[in-house]
Amino acid sequence: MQSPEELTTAFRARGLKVTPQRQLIFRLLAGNDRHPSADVLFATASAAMPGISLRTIYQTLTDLTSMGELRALDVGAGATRFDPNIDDHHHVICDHCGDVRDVYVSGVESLRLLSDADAEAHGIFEIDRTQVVFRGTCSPCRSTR
Amino acid sequence: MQSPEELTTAFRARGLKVTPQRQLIFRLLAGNDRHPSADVLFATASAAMPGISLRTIYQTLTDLTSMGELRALDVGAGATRFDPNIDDHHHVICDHCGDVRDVYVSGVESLRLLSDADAEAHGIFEIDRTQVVFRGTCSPCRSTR
DNA sequence: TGGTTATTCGCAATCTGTGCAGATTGTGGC
DNA sequence: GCCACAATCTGCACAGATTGCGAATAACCA
Repeated sequence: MQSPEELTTAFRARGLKVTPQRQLIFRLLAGNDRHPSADVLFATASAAMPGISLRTIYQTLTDLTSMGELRALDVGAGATRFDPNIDDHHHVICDHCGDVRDVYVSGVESLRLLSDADAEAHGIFEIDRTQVVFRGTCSPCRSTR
Repeated sequence: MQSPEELTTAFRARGLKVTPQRQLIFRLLAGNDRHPSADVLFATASAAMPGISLRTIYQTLTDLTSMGELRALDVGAGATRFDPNIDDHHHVICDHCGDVRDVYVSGVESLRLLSDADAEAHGIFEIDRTQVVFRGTCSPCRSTR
């Protein structure tokens, strides 16, 4: 995701307005590697700006995502998580607490499809990107069991 | 997933009953590579057995999943998809229509984490499995645009 | 400064999935 | 084949996440 300042420019360039609510959300997301969900963001945003609406959070997250500034992440735990890191990276997810960490992985280009059916699928589909998800248990969750 | 006959035995062995509803769901899933969601399954099941409850579909899918006979798949499109293929395989997903295809991939063991932070994450997490998801657009969706 | 137009906000509605309870039905033993 | 008991089925209410809508508000450009 670009910096709050750059986003301000980018929004105006698209005819979108830069409101205090949006600026706050920009700031809360900048450099955030916690992969927050809409309601976590709502909670922290509410602390700084009481009265801000959850609807506005969703709206802005959707806008940022469709502008390619955010990546929506479905970790299979109810709420969608948002990732301001749009580098080519992957994720490690704790199946117990839902913690998500960014990881950079080598060897992704070397992945090969095996069967004929796979080759066919590869031909039928136009692949945009490859996501790798490592699932497991984080240390804190392991110790509390 | 095991065959409907094997599942019948497996259920009884666990003290679970084999009802007509369950048998129907076993049959609808056996060899099914469409990765159906609960409500798609409900629709097809209803055709064969009018009056069957969506609740029963969910119940049985949950049971099969916790028995390890099904894999729950979150493709980021609202509903959970269920995969009776429990081999070590991966998926190609069409971002437009949500179509999911199974693919067998080589090179997964060769994936390496790059940065220090990644190595740390690897150390902190106990990784159970690695999922690879290829996202893109299927041929039908490409032609209708 | 003023007008136009995007935003915000709150609420209702949708969608997916689960909890509950009463009626029903498999199953194993006789 | 029949019984008793526990597991199931079903319908409904409910919870959580997200979106649609419309009136009031506020940003932005001239």
